[in-house]
Amino acid sequence: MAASTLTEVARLAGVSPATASRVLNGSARKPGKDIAERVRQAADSLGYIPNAQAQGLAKSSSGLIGLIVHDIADPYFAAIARGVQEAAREQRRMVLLATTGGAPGEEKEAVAAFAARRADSIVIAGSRSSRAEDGDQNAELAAELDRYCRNGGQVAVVGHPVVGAAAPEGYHVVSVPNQELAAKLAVELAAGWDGDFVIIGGPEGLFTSDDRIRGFQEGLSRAGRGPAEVLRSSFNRSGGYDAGLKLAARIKAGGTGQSGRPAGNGLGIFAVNDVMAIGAAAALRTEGLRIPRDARIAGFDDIETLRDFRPALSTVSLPLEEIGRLATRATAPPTADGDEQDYAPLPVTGKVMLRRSTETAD
Amino acid sequence: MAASTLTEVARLAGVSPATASRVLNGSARKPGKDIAERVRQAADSLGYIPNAQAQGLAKSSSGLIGLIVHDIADPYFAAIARGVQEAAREQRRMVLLATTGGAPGEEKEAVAAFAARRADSIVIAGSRSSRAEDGDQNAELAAELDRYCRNGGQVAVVGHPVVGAAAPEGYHVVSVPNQELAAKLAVELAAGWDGDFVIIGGPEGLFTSDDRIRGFQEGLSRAGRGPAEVLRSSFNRSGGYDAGLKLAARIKAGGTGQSGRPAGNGLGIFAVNDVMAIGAAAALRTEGLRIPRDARIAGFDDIETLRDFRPALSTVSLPLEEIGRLATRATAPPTADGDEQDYAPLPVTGKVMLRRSTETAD
DNA sequence: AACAAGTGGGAATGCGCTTTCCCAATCAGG
DNA sequence: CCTGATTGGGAAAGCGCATTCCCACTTGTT
Repeated sequence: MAASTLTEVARLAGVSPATASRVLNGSARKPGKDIAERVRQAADSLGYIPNAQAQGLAKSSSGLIGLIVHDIADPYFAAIARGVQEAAREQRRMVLLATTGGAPGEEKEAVAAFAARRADSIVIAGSRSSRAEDGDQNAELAAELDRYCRNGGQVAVVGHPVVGAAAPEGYHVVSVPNQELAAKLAVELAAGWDGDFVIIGGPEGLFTSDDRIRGFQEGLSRAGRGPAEVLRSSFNRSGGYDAGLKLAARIKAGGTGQSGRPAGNGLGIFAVNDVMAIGAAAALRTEGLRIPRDARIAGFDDIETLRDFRPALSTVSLPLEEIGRLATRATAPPTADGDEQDYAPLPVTGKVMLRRSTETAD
Repeated sequence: MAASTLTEVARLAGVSPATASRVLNGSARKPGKDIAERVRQAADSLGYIPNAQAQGLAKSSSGLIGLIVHDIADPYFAAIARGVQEAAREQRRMVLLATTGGAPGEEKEAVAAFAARRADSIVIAGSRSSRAEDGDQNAELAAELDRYCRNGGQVAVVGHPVVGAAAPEGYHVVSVPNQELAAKLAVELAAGWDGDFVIIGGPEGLFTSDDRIRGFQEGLSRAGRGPAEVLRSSFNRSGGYDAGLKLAARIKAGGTGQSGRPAGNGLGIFAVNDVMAIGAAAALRTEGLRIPRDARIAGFDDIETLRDFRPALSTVSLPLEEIGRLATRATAPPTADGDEQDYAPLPVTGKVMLRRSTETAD
């Protein structure tokens, strides 16, 4: 028994498929009350479920929205995904998920796959990279997105625009003030701690990471401090852990900081995201160091699952879920009532959260 | 410029659409080398992307796999989702995401939506509930799934079968030995602690929760202990927190001295999942109690993000990602080479992890 | 009472693709 | 050199639905 079709329903109700279509799937023309009723009965006596593929083919639009993330198990992306999902539901659309590990090549393929499925819009949540080695693939990604938009697709990118993407109609950016917020964090941290700072960053070229590093340095300078040393490492917990081990060794050596000043009273560590910060903290702890006594540490994102971590992690709170919602809404088809989609970047704000992990002991 | 079609490609290459289709989209019949080359060139000079909807319609199969979870931002589901995503990629399929908050009504709708999109298979990750008030909707869910399977769909359920679902062909269950593992945990905990146990459970009727509670009680009895009291609360962090507050009060009431050290020697707490356990721990801490000194606490799932929590949480490690993969693979179309899909439940094993949070002080 | 405008339903077309089915050309064997 | 078996390409029929016409019929107007 194959799923029943509109035609079968129509036949059962004794009407034409056209009429059945009109009553079952919102059309401008509303058939007469009695007929409508008959069709509806026939439909659910048959357990009719419209074939979305056929519908999509017929009206060329699928009710699908594609979401691209690096890793759905990363709480950062998971939070954004929740927002996207929520907004999608509001718009009665479904979300198609693609994970790419951050490789632009994979992202390009994901875009193509979404295009193939005629997704109405695409939300790209992962941070883009500007590394030279990714240049070609980035270009391909941009080209693919471009084509997608030209064919009427809507795209929203979280954070940075895709490198080299022209900005055709339908291309939206939800920009996150990573740099500003990192600067603010630096300023506030510098106010409470006069030792050296070290930054644990992601691989060079990752926009999110680079912005946060740049912002932090800027904040330091604003506070009259010299630039902090930057340790590069992978953009996840184990990256943070590795960097943490190195720093632990340094702290225990009690040597001199990069500035040449004694680093006897520990270090101020800024990890470009919470997950890395937690990794670093774990490493320090493993090495017998205590936070914030031996090292103050701050992260970025304010991941919910990590809020119960002790000592409570200083960080920058970002409305991740809201960001997902905003991105999704930005791609919504123009609402009927004389709307005004603003194609300008949408405003997102964050908040510096100073907590236990950066308190000065005394 | 609308996306280009197969017909356009065919025309450019000077062949029939049939031939173009055969070379571009894997068909049994392979056209001649030279012609194939011409078609392929035409295709990518036009930037041709096959319309998956049309393909789906024509061969009635969509390359889609539907995933149903309660909340994608919950690390438990996120981990499973990662496994599903991974397996889907292996099979060159895409995943459609639906979140339901655990309501059977929503789940039924999600199944219908997947069916409408002609998803080849559905993976249901959320725990089902058997509460009376959900009875009707559960029945509807079961009916919907039944119909879906009868129409050739494959479904895999993680944990428990859907209540009332017959087991038609195409219905798979990845069973998780929640009860056994909880029993084992209880036995091991009881070996190291001779005080009272309390269980923080989810709402009554939630299978996962109930199984774990039952198992834990069973383990206690196996260890010669009486059954533990069960505190019901919501199946998330805040549920754990609330329960934690109550228990904190109780522990403190049990105490006399100003030392803060409760008389008696505290409580052994088992929360039915890690997230709840963390919530409970946070509550205890808020109330000035210390773990494991004033209360030993254990969770379930071994959520990765929570592994850096201190004191390290005793728990039961579950191969969440693997579970997602297994479920997805169970729904894979029979492989060509004389396969033998076993429709029997797949084996999943877990492991009791005793860590700091349940260590006895001395 | 006669005609224009409006209503409500059906026939037919097409969305983009896959897949029989059919036919011409090639091939092997005698 | 002829015949039956193959091969390789094209024509055409859907897949399930939305939608544009078109037509029969009911209303509303001088």
